[in-house]
Formats: sequence, C-alpha cells, structure tokens
Amino acid sequence: MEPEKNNLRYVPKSVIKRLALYCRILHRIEMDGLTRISSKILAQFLGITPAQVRKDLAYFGQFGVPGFGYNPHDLRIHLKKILGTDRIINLAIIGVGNLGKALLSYVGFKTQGFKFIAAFDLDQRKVGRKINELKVSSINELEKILKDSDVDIVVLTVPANAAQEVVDRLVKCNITAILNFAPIRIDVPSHVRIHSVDLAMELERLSFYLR
Amino acid sequence: MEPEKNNLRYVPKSVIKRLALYCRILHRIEMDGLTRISSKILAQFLGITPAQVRKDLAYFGQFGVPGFGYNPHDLRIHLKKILGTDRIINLAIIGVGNLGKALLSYVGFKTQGFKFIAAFDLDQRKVGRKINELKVSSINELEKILKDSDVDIVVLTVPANAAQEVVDRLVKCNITAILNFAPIRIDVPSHVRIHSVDLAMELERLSFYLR
DNA sequence: TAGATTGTTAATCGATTAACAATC
DNA sequence: TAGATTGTTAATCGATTAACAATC
Repeated sequence: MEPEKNNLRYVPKSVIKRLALYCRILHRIEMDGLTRISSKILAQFLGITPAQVRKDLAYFGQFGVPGFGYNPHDLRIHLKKILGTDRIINLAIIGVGNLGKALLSYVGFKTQGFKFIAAFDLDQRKVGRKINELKVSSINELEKILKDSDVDIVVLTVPANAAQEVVDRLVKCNITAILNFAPIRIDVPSHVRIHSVDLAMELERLSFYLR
Repeated sequence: MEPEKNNLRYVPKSVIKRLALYCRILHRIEMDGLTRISSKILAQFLGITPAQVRKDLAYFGQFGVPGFGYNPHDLRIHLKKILGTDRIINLAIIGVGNLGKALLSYVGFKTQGFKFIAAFDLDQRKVGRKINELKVSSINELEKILKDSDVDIVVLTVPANAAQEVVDRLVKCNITAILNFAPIRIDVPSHVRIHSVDLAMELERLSFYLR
C-alpha cells in the first residue's frame, strides 16, 4: 500500500510534474474530438510507459473503466481539481525588469488560468507605470498591498542579491508559494514552497552534451 | 564499477544538474577568499549529503586531497571544463517576442559566458531592428545564416504551433542543442538534446501545494 | 461471451546514503 | 603521529516497469 495515500503532500514530485503534462495532452485529445483514451496511447504521447500513467493516477483515485480506458474530458477535469488549477490562480510579480515585463504579458499564463493582480519594483521611476493594464507598485507597499489581496503565488524576478531579503518579507506576509527566477539558493521555512527556474543553468547543462 | 565510466554521456542527468550548482557555490567560496572546502561544507550549501558530492565528482576523476578537501578554484575550473563552459558558448534565438527580447538582454547569460550571435523572427516589422546590439534577421534566412555561424545552442521562443516546424529546420542545420520555451512536446532525433522550460507548468505544479 | 484495459501487487532498476579503508 | 577527509564499495531507499487478476 502507498504510504499516506490520503495525504496529497506525500505524492512524489515526479508524479505532480506529469499531472500537468497529462492535462495538456488530454486537452489536445479533447479538441480532436476523441471520447476515449487508453493509458497506452496517453503514455505514447508522453514517451513514458502505460504502467506509469496508471500508477500516477492511482495516487488520487480510480478514473478509468477496465476494458475501455478513460474519458479525456472527465479525466482532465479531475486532474485540474487535483492540481488546484480548476479556478483562477492569482499572481503577484516582484521586479519589473525585462524578464518581469515579459512574464507579465506572457499569454501562456493567461490561457492556463493565471492572473497577475499585483506588480512591485524598487525603482521609483517604474512605480505608477502600467504594464499590461497592471499598475506597478512600490516595493515599500509590499506588505500593505499583499495583506488585503488574494495572491496565491509570487513570481520573483529580482536581482540575485535582493532575492533572499524579499522572500523573507513574503514569508512574513503568509505567502506560501514562490516561483523564483533569481539564480541563487533561497532559504524558506518548510511550509513554503519555492520552485526555482535558473535560465543560465539550463544552458550550462546543455553545454555538457555539446559533443 | 560504474558502467561506461569514460563515456560522459552516461553520467546521470541529476549529476549534470548538480555540476552547474557546484560551480556557482565554488565561485562564491572563491570570492570569500577561502582556499579549501570539504565535501561536507559544500553539501551543506546545497542541502544534500557529503557522500553525494563525492560520488558526483567521482564520475569524472579525483579532485580532492584525502584529509584536506578540495581547492575551490581548481575544482571549479575542472567542473567548467567538464560542463564545456570554459569557453564562450554562442547562442541564437528564434522568436523575438516579449520573452525573446527579455532573454536577449538577460545579464545572467552574459556573466555565465553565453553570447547571442543571431536572432530571428517571422514578423517582417521586427526584421532589421536591433535589440541589445544584435540585428534581428528574417526566419527565411535561418539556414543561410546558421550555415556560416558557430551557433552552439538555439533558444526557442516561438509560439507552440510553430515550434516543431522550426526545430525540424534547426536539426537539418546540424544544431544539436535547443533550449525550448514553447509549451509543447517536440520530437527530435536522438543525437539532438532539447531541454524545455515550461513556465506555466511550473505554476501549475506550485498550485498543487497551495494548502 | 471474448477482447480489451484497468488498478494493483511484485520485481526491477537506478539513484542516494552509509560506512570505511586509504591517505594526506 | 593523530586527525581529518577523500574515493569507493555495499546497503538502502524510492521510483519505474512488468505482470496479472478483476471487470467492463
């Protein structure tokens, strides 16, 4: 038996990663008008084994029909509920430099149900300017604004040397999920989730394989 | 004994990932003026075990002195050589939208030794414009320009529906390493490395942990 | 019913960690 | 020399895959 079956926090991280992938594929299958899909075909789309698809889903319940397969639409809805993306997720962004601005207008976030509701920067020249309908606030107002808002996830696009300090403030504001683009390891209490995307490091890893 | 010890391609991906991390930490340690570092301390910085640090390094040789530890500078130089980042790595970018522009001016790439030497876009209004000293070329000239250039890695920031087609062309141009930001699975021949950064998916995974 | 595919258990595989002889 | 820390082997842990009874 799986340990802690009913506690979603103990689902392996690799499974969560694939969950979002399943949603994508299922959406495409739905668009194609198909009304059934087997673990075998689903696995083919992802380049994994059918057993893994079924095992991943088993962490959360039984969604298929033996001898038949899965209903793409129903399964996707289930998975979205499990991921928590069956509603609009509110974002705040801190650091409105080039990357920050690009993310603020990234359509992929919007189509996946994410919405920026606050943006902050240290630079007073940027404060008050609007980017994609959203007014940039001063970082001085971070606590005041976050307190009254429903921010679910904070996107962090500040320079590396500012990141830890900002995160400490976010933690005090009861933010529990952070997507960090600063190329530095950040300490957070165990109840806070921080995922880091290190763009330069992705390139370094690719370099290794250049013949 | 490790299988294929002398063939770097068989080093686990997780080890390569940490290699770049080690470089970062070692650089900081060097800046702090330290001339020795143990696997224990190095591990602490990364939140892993000392055994893992030593095992990772063992894939590539012996870099330490028993009873003493490692020389931060020497180890970092070794690791950079292994990663292939001991020289300037040339990049091309395809798709000069918001994200593309942000990456073109991302200082993190420059400081880590990456250099954009070509940029392409489909939109004729963008062609000829300069971004960060670099002239945007028409995607029509992709083959012509890549043929005469020393591009090591291509950064792909085109819409999802254009990604596969562009990659097919890149493969024909003998590009073997791609960093893809389009949120779609892309097929490549086995000799081509493609790493995908799916920004929306990072947020979806975080959503899961929101209480 | 026969055929197909699920959900789940057991086997396998790979990666991490512990332990320790070698050695500076 | 005594103390410290490496490099490496063996043990452990966790995740993936194979197999198959259950069942539509």
